[in-house]
Amino acid sequence: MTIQQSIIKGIQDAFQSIFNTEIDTELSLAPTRKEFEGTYTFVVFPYLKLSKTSPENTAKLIGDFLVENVDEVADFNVVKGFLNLVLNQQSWLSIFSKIYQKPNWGELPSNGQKVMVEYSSPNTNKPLHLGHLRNNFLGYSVAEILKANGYEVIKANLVNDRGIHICKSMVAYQHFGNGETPESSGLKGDHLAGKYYVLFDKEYKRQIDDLKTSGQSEEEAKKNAPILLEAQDMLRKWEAGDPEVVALWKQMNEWVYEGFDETYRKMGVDFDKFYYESDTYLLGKDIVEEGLQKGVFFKKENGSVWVDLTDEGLDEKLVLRGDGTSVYITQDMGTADLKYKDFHIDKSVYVVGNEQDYHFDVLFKIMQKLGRPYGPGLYHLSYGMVDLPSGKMKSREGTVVDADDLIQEMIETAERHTKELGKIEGFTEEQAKELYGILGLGALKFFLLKVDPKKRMLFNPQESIEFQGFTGPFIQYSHARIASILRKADQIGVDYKNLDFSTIKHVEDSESSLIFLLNDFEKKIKLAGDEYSPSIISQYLFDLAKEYNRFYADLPIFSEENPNVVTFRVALSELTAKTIKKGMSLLGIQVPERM
RNA sequence: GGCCCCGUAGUUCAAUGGAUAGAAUAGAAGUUUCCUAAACUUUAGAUACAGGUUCGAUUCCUGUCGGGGCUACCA
Repeated sequence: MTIQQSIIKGIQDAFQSIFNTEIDTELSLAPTRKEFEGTYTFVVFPYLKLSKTSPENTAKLIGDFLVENVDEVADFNVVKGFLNLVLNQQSWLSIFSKIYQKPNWGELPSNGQKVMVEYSSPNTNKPLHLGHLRNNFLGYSVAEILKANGYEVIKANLVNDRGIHICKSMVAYQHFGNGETPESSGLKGDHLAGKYYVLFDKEYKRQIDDLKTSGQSEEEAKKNAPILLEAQDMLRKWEAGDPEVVALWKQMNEWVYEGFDETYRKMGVDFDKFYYESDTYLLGKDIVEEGLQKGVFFKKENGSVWVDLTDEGLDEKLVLRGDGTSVYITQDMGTADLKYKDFHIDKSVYVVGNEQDYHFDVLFKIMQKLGRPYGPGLYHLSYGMVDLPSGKMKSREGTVVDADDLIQEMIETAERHTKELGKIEGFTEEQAKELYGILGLGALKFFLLKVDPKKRMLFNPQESIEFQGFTGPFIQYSHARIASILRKADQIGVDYKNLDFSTIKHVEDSESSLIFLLNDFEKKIKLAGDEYSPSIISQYLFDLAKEYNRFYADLPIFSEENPNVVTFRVALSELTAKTIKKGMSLLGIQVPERM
């Protein structure tokens, strides 16, 4: 039984014995606010009807009972209706000994469930940008968090490798490419494809202007521009399997994949399973048939098939065109089934921007109506857009922040910063390089993961490269500090792994605060998993690092006279380092031993 | 027009319906004979507006104002 549980039981007993009533609702304890004495706070207001006395008196009676009957409670104070409970010294040590010796710290036991996390899902016509970074970091982190929560996780990437937008790059390449390759141009493959996507748009706009001067309306011009017609024609040829078009498509996609691989490697994300839309885009038609038979879908006069979701507060939604061709949601239905067929997953998480909220709402409701076993486990991890101080990012207007550029810039900033601080004494060239990578990427990832995923966020380039305050490097620094302590402890032979807790007689405030936080770690992992929110981990790690730095400034470690206290403080440091390292790994961030 | 999300210190972010709304940055003032000052300490500063529900509202409800998104037989 944890201390919280025994206190809660004590409160239930108190109501029983003092007020002669049962409490049937779930009791909960809040952490006591910093400015009051105590660790846990019980709010009595909701229970006044049971106690039939004033809030102060209720709290006092319960407090007296707890001090009397619950070993862990040493003292209490009452502020209005808030009962603040003070734990005794021994409790802190028993909490710490329990978590210090716990195997698999930060790993909850298996729950026997399988979950797929689909993320990244890029288009193969242009390189990755800042928005993709948020997606990739989120997806990777949520996958790691779910693993720590005891799920078996499959990371999936559904590559959008076909469609009119891909044909646009291809058409432009045919016109202007002159046989250029990544080798000949020195461009990364994805950047090469992106270059032609931009060229297409330029040419398209030029043609629209031409057509307008020759008398067409804007609308007509947009439809009739020859280069657009070419792209549409190319899509038809691709679908018909035209060898020349397919060869070009394969060639360009090959280049793009090489580019993406490099970027993924730099980002530190990976996948267990790739799906390609070129394989899945025809899926789902049989589900349309099934839906018609089950009466979930209905046919209109022109042959188009719809689902009526008005009873769910949504509209009627098209699932198959009149000419029998698919729409986006048709293949999404098919892909959902495919994922289940491949892995028999219990849950399926889609990491996709919030502009597709409506789409996924519809998709999930359809799969539920069709009675899919995995229906209730479908979840759209809908994240907000990343804004720049200059406003929204738009590829066509050149206001995107390129992922490769940004990563490079972060690493260079880390290098500059580290050198300025003169912190690379004793590092080899290679070690220094590794450190810059860890710091630069850590700063970037933490910046994008510290905010609640659901919320729109602002990316301020100035602030993202800050290494102070609520940042990745701050936490990394705290880890490096502890690592240094542990090196010294090993050197002088402090046997902290076999700490005898009975030798410790007193726990300082900054020690108990630290123990309190450490004890929260697995609860936070659980919460982050339930909420699909890495930001809960980020906030927690920041608090922990902050608390450790306070402890570090407050109390001496090695110059402490009592050797048992030295051992205790080193052990406390070790568990903090372990927690930071594990926690950061859930965010996909590495921590250095020295910095 | 309809539907969905969001409005918190100068700025970027927190706060299962709970106490005097927390941090970080930027501002002001300090801390290095001592384990890494990328640190620590002190200080000033905010819930868009108007109602309602509640012992208690940043949180729930209604309205107003402001920002964003979705609303294609596109993907």
